[in-house]
This record gives sequence, C-alpha cells and structure tokens, in this order.
Amino acid sequence: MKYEEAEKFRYLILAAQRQGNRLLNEKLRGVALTSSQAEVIQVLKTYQPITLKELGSLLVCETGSPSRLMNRLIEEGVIERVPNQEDKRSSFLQLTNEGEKLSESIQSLEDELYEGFMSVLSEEEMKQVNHAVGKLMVSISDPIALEKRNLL
Amino acid sequence: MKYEEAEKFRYLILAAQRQGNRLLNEKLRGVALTSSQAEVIQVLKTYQPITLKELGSLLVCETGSPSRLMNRLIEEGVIERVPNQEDKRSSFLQLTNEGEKLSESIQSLEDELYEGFMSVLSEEEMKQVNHAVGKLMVSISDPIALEKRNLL
DNA sequence: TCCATTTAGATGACGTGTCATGTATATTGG
DNA sequence: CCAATATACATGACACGTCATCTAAATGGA
Repeated sequence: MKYEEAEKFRYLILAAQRQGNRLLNEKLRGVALTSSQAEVIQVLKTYQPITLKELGSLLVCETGSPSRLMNRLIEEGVIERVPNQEDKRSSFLQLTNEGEKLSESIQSLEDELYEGFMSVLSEEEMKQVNHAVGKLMVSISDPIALEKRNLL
Repeated sequence: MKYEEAEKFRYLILAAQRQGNRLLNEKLRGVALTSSQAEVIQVLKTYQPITLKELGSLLVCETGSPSRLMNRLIEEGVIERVPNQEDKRSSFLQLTNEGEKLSESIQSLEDELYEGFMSVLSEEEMKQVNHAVGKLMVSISDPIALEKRNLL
C-alpha cells in the first residue's frame, strides 16, 4: 500500500472533475451551453477582445487552439470575429449582445455551483486543497493559464 | 470575491485532472493504451471475471456502460468475453494473457505517476486533499465506485 | 402461461480533448 | 529583397464522456 494515498488522490481528483462537470452541465442545460463553452464565454467577458491564441492560453489546460469550440459559438451568434488588420492570420474575438446576456446567466449558475461547494467544505479546507493542488500543478506542468487568471 | 476560493478550487481540480491525464497518457503511449483503457485493465486485474455492468460500476464516475471501450480492448486481444449461461444478456469479462502482462506494465507506469505526486506533496497534504474532496464526492454524488474500490 | 416491465448491453449522435498535419500570413537572416 | 523559418489557425483522425434510443433476454404479476 505504498501508494495508497497517492492512488486515492488520483481517483478523487478524477471523480471530482467528472461529477463537478456533470453537475455544471446539468445546470447549463437550461441555457443550451456546455461547460467548455461557458468557460470560453466567461473568459471573453473579462479579457475580450482577444485572439484565438490568447484565448487558448487563458483556458485551463487547453492544448490545441480551440477552433471548433469557437466555430460553434460563432454559429450560435454568441461570439463574433473582428478582423485583425495587424495580423491577417488571426482575428479578435468578442461577445455579441446575446453573449453578454448569456454570461450573466452563466455567472449565476456557477455561483450556485460554488454555493454547493461551500455548503460542504469550509474556506479553510478549500484553501488547503488549493494550496496542495496548486503546488502540484506548478511542479508537473506549465501553469500559465492558472497564473494569468489568478487561480493560483 | 465571495466565491474566490471555490472558483480556484474548481479550476485547480480541472487543471489537475487534465494535466495528470496527459502525463499518464504520455507514459502509457509506450504500451499503446489510453488512461481509460488502463483503468479497465487494472480493475479487471483485481475483480475479474465480471460483467460489463459490474465493470461500469467500478470505473470512477463512468455513466453509461463502457461497451465501446471494451470492444476496442477485445479487438486488441487484451480482454476476452466468457458466455454467461445464467443470463444470456451479459457475458463475463476477463484479461487474456496479454492483458495480464499489460497490467504489470501499467502498474509500474502508475507507480511512477504516484512517485511524482509524492515528490511534491507530503502524505499529510494528500490526506487533507483526499478528506476534503472525499467529503464533497459523498455529498454531491453517488460515490459507489469510489467506495467499492476503497478510494474513499 | 402470457404479457408488461425491467434489465444488460449495443448503438447513434454530439461535443470535447488530443495529436498530427495542412495552409496562409509574418518574420527574419542573408 | 527573398527564401527559409516561424506563427496563427483550420482540419482530419481518433478515442472518450454523455445522453437518448434500441434490442434482446429476464422477471414478475395476472
């Protein structure tokens, strides 16, 4: 049982991510968005207008550039492209009016999620988890998105 | 910033799951398996022979029955089906010899992962995280797989 | 016994995460 | 200035996670 706690750690992180994701996706079903789409909208809300590359660097642990994710949101009229005169390879992304409205709905659904966490865990407990997991992230990966968004 | 720690918590869990998954998948590339396939093999190693339904209940937070995951592993000759005379809707699943061998490789790769965690986090820190996240899992979800596999 | 219901599993559909590769535009070294 | 390289993004491929739906076998009550 040398690795007992480490194994539990691994699977609890997996379970938390899966269950949390399902919970959030259920909440988001009402506004017909996925949790990934919601993350994009919330990032744009704060950082727009930005290029796809910049957006990618702000999404938590997204590797490739999220072209397809964007395409869907553009088709749905939630996000729009603004040509970038300085560099024709890219364009700037920003929320449409509809996107801005959606952002508010998302915010309140996310707040519900956070309330749920806080009804089970004390702030102290969350800080302990955040400290430990944050250390791990710094050590095993490039925590750029987390740093940029002040999530560390 | 009412939800500051809760938001960090949320994204750190996401980041940890993504990065950890990438790390493990890199390690598993040498044996041409994905982390999901590896989990199936390791569960079977311990609990075989079991039906697909039982397997599903042992995988961490798998919702549907993992038919397709199984089909690939059966095609690859890692797992085999044994007819179930008692109930012809299902069959028993077990590792082939090749599967048993793979299981040992997987174990040592997972141990590497755990060593990595332990080089950054103390056992005490992991216990704190496990306790807090475990509480959350019990409260927001049905933690059956975690309980069955003694991961709580 | 027979039919309705339940259960185990398979399958289609959709969005995502990930990697490899392709294409157009920028940049840079000579 | 131009050719080689780098960069931003798009796209194809593949496996997953998730949900809805379908099929076949088991079960249970009339």
